[in-house]
Parts: sequence; structure tokens; C-alpha cells
Amino acid sequence: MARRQAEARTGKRLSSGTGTLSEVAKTASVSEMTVSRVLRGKTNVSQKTRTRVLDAVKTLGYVPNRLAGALASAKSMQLAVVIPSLRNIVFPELLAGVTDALDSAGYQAVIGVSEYDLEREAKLVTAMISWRPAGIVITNAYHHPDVVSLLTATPAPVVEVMELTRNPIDMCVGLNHRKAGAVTATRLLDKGYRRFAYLGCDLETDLAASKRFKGFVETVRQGGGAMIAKLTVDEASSVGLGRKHMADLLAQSSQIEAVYTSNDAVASGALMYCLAKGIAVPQSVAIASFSGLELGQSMPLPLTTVRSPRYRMGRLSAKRILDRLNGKKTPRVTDAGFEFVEGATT
Amino acid sequence: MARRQAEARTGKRLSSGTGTLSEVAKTASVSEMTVSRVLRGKTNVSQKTRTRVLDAVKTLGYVPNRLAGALASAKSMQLAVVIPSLRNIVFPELLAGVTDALDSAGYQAVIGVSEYDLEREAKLVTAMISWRPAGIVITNAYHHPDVVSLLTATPAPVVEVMELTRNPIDMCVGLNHRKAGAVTATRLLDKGYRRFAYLGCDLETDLAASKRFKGFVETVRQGGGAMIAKLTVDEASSVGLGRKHMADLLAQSSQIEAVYTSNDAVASGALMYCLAKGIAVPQSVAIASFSGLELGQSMPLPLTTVRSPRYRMGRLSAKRILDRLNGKKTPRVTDAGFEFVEGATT
DNA sequence: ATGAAAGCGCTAACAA
DNA sequence: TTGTTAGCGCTTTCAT
Repeated sequence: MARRQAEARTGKRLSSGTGTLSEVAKTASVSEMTVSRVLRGKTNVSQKTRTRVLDAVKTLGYVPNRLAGALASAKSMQLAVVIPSLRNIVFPELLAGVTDALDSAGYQAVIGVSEYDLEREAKLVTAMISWRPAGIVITNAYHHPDVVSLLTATPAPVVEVMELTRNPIDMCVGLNHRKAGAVTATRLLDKGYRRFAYLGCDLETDLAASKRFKGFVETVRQGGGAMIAKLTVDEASSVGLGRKHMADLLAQSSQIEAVYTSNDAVASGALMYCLAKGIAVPQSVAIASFSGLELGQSMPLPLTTVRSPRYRMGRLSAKRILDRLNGKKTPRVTDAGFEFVEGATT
Repeated sequence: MARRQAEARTGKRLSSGTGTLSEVAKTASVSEMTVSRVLRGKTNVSQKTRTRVLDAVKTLGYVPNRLAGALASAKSMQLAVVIPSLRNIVFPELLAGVTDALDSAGYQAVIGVSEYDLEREAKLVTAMISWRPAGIVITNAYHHPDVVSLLTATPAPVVEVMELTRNPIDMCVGLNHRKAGAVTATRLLDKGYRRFAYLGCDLETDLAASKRFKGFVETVRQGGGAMIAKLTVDEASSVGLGRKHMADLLAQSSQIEAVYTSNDAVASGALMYCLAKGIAVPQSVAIASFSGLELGQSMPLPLTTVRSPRYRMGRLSAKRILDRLNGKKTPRVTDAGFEFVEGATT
């Protein structure tokens, strides 16, 4: 048996190991169309033949070939999802929302990871489109010009997710990152903080973080505060980033009252640094952030942060696409909102 | 323009928005076969015609239809990946290894999430096989009988990843979890700990964790130690789980010297609880774990743990499948190993 | 180096 | 309710 397998799995055939519609048709003594109808749950088939067909399917262990189905009907059941990274838990969480929504509708997610590289994203989008997906979910709102043309030309519904844009290629589901930064600044100013610092990843790469930063800085200035230190590191946001670089940031000025970070991972690392060094938070230095990760809320001091609805945005994105495919009217822009979370670090 | 889009994106056609091979052929005044050859990088085409074809492709913005290609050639460029969850960062990390390996070879990953549910996994595997993937990567080594038949029958290479089995359906890439538990116990015993407790998720659900637990308990017994407390919670492992339930575990006995947890997420939560409550780690209670997450190593006290090579296992799994597809000989069983990490929590 | 014919496995559209 | 015909867009195979 093992030998048969080894021979069969040469990759030379992927016929199926499951036979074809026509074999099922022969076994059940009906036409291929009838089998097709039964398998797709069409109602105009008598109960008798239906049972006969289903029996044949079962005895043959037949699994339909969706490649052929999609080609013939020009309707795929695959949804392309493009995300920048799998290392940052927010994207898997987004993906979880997408897959949950698709699951009940019988769709599959095909994923592509751009690693925050626009060129790579462009290649990826081409590759995805070559599978003629029923829809496309792509993270963020800034893309390679080729991606914009491709996505504009494709007949499939497209959702840009995470950031809010007034001018999406097709649809968009996201939140206003600038506003999230601004809200955070307002809360900190209200608490009396005036001298701020920023710690995070490279802002050219993470455009959403950059928007939050801008909103934060603007509001700080308007509120009479000042940014007196800033440290960005050319690597992806992570707990390790915060843990390793908080010292350097604090060394930039002894007057820092509060640190705003690119996200909860960095903030958690920064907080761990303070805990390890015995630096009093928030008395010596306050920390505020963005994401609302479970991690941040499990810290000895729960983080002050802004919770973004990743899972919900994923679900919503998939829903928008499914709705469109079902001919429903869909809004171009969906503001998924966010929620300020008052923790113990400010 | 926006209107045209809205009309086009009804989901009624997914023809392409990009034309077909035959249109390219007409534009370049060659046969479809020639275009096909150029696009697949076959060498037996003159430089002149090649350029002409490529020009036509560019001006038309043509993107090949891989559904049709895969159907005609019986060769898909999609790899199915089935994982239990996206919430636990180890699976996205595994996935990252897979997508990185696929990327350079031009393959795409189609993912399915079973949510630790064998029934759901069975449905998922059927759905995936209906796309006739070039290969299948599936997490863990225990499956629904239907899954076993399906995977045994499919001509595509199959890799079971994470756990080590001597009898994989086709191939397997993983580590010996029982041994990982045993090694951890040995180290703790060597350090003089004798009274142990366990904190983690439901062991019926997470079979790998269960194997580690068994290895741990066996070794503890053999080494003259004892398990004097155990708390398992019927929810997925998470930082929150450890954070919330560490108190209850410690309440079970005042004599607990060391706590072994289902993984680093739980351990991190447990450690945070101790930090928040001022419980001295490891003096009052030691903590040891499994995973080797960046998070655990960024804690104020780095965790004592066992690092599993998630990313590498992902890469290796994809590599095994690609090798098989290229006709290379591949080992049935690949032990990816693990590494004990001496932290500051023991 | 290039092309023509046939067909992959399925479904739409029409007929009976 | 069931079947027939004609493709979907591509690649294989076999010519030339």
C-alpha cells in the first residue's frame, strides 16, 4: 500500500484519486448534468435519483473538481487575501475574521504575504488574480501603481482593509488611524502630560502607524505639549523591539513624561523593560499605545491603548464581498471604529 | 468610471478583466500555443516572436487564467495548508515558513482553519482537495478517519507537521513532544525541584500539549518528584488563561515548587500574575514551558522553555512537497528537533 | 520554431 | 424532471 502511494504521489497526476463526474453518472445511470445538479444542491431533481447519485458519490469516494467547476461557471469560491505579515498577530486575527465569514459560505481564503514590500505585493496580486478569485481583500490603502490598475480592472469585488480612505479602489473597511493617534494624545494631555516621546518601527514602512503618529503629534502641539524624543527602528514592530530600545529612547532625554508607541507589541516590550529595571510606570514614565492586544491587557499593568477591531474588520471585509457577489448593495466606505482603553500605564 | 466598476463587479462574471490567450495570440499574430509557450518560459520560441508576444501581453494587460491552466495540465500551483487556529502565534509562524518556501517557487498557499475540531477539519480537507492542490500540509498527526482516507487516496504529497509520528499518512515533519516534556522535567529535577503543578488548556483538544504533559509526568515520577496540582481550562491557550488561572492553581496547594504550562503564552500570563502579585519567581515558584516565543524571552524574567522550530518546520514541509513534485526522493519522517532554553524563571 | 486538433472536468443554456 | 450540446481557457500531443 505504502508503495502504491509513493508511486502515485510523483506529482505527475493530480487527476483526483477520486474519479470524475462522468464516472459517477455512469455508476448512477444518469447524465452528468443530473449529478452536477445534485452536487450543487439544485432542487429540480427527484428524490429517487438524488439518492442514487449520492450513493454513487459515496461508494466512489468522489470529490468534485472545483477547478473545472470554476472555469465552466466563471465563478470561483476562492477569496484572495493579501496581508503584510504573519508575524504581527493583528494580521492573523484579521485573517481569522475573514476565514470565519467565508467558512459558512463555503469559500476558501488564498493568502499572500507581502512582507511590507510594495513590489512583492504587486507580484502577489498578479498571482492571485491569475486564480480568478471571487473577491480580493488587501491590507492598507497605499499600493504600487500596477496593483491599483490590476485591482481597478478586475471584475471581482475588492476590499482595502485596516485604514480608512475616502477613495477606495472599490470598497474599504477600516478605521481612522490619525484620529486614533489624536484621541490618545488628547487623553494624555488631559491627564497633565506635556513632554512626549515616540518609540516604534520605521514609519515609512508602516503607513498606518505613521498616520497615528501624525495625529498624535498634531494634537500634542495644539494642546501645548511637545515631542522631545523619538526613536524608530528599521525592523518590524515586536515586543523585542520595545524591550531592547526603550533604554535608548529614555536616554535621549531625562524629561520624558510619556511614551507613545507604534503598537501594543512595542509598548509591552517597553513596559517589560521598565518592570525589569524598576522604573515606575506611570509615575516616572507613562506608556500609551495602539492595538488592544490580549497581551497588553494581561500585563502586570494593563496598557493604556486603543483597541482596533481586527477580527471584526476581517469579517466585515468578507461580508462586503459576499454581499456584492449576492447582488446586494454595499457601502464603499465602512468605518469600523476604535475604542480607547484606559489602562494603568498612564 | 466608478460606475462602470460597480456594474462590472456584480460577481456575475469573473472572466478576467484581462482577456484570454487567444486575444493575445491574435494581437501578436501567432498561435495560442506560441503564447502559451512564451508565458511558461519554454525555450523553443524565437527571440523575435517572444518579444512580440510579451508586448501584446503588456498592452492588453493580460493575466493568465491558472484555473484553466491547472485543469488542462492537471498541475496546480496551490498548496493546501490546514491549521487548527490563527490565534496562537505558532501557527502563523508555521504558515510564514510555508509561504516563504512557496513564494520563490511560484506557489500559493490556500489555508483552512479547523478550530481544533476534527469534524470541521474533515470538511475542510474535502474542500481543499476539491481544488486539486499540488500538495497538502496538515497540522498534527491525529485526524478524522475520513481525513485519513482522503489523504491516503489523494495523489498529492501530504505532510503532517508539528508532531512526530512513525507512521505518517505520507510524510511528516515535526518534533517529539513527549521528549520535550521529559527534557524539561529532567532539568527541573536536576535543579532540585520535586513538587510540580501543571497549568494549561484542555489536554483532550491540544494533543501535542498532552504528549508533552505525559513526558513530563513520567519523568517527574521516575525522578522521585510528584505532581501535586493540575489545572486545565477548556479554552485555547493564551496569555490571558495563564494570567487568570495561576491564582487558582497556586491555591490548590501551598507546596508547589514549579509550574509546567502547556505553552509560553500560558507561562507568560502566569509569570505576569506573579509579577503583579509580588510572588518571587523562581524562589517561591518556578515556571517552565514550551514554545520559545519571542514574547517569553522578552519578559522581565526570560522564560525557561523549549523552543520549537515553527518557521523551520513550515519551510521544511513545503520543501518536502516541492521536492516530491520535482521527482526527488524524500524522507517519510523528518525530526525537526527542539532546543531547551534556560531562562530565569527556574 | 510554430501550429492544429483534441480534451482537461465541469456547467450554462436550451431541448425534450 | 432529465438530457444534449457547446463551450470555459488553457495545455498536451502530434504534425509540419
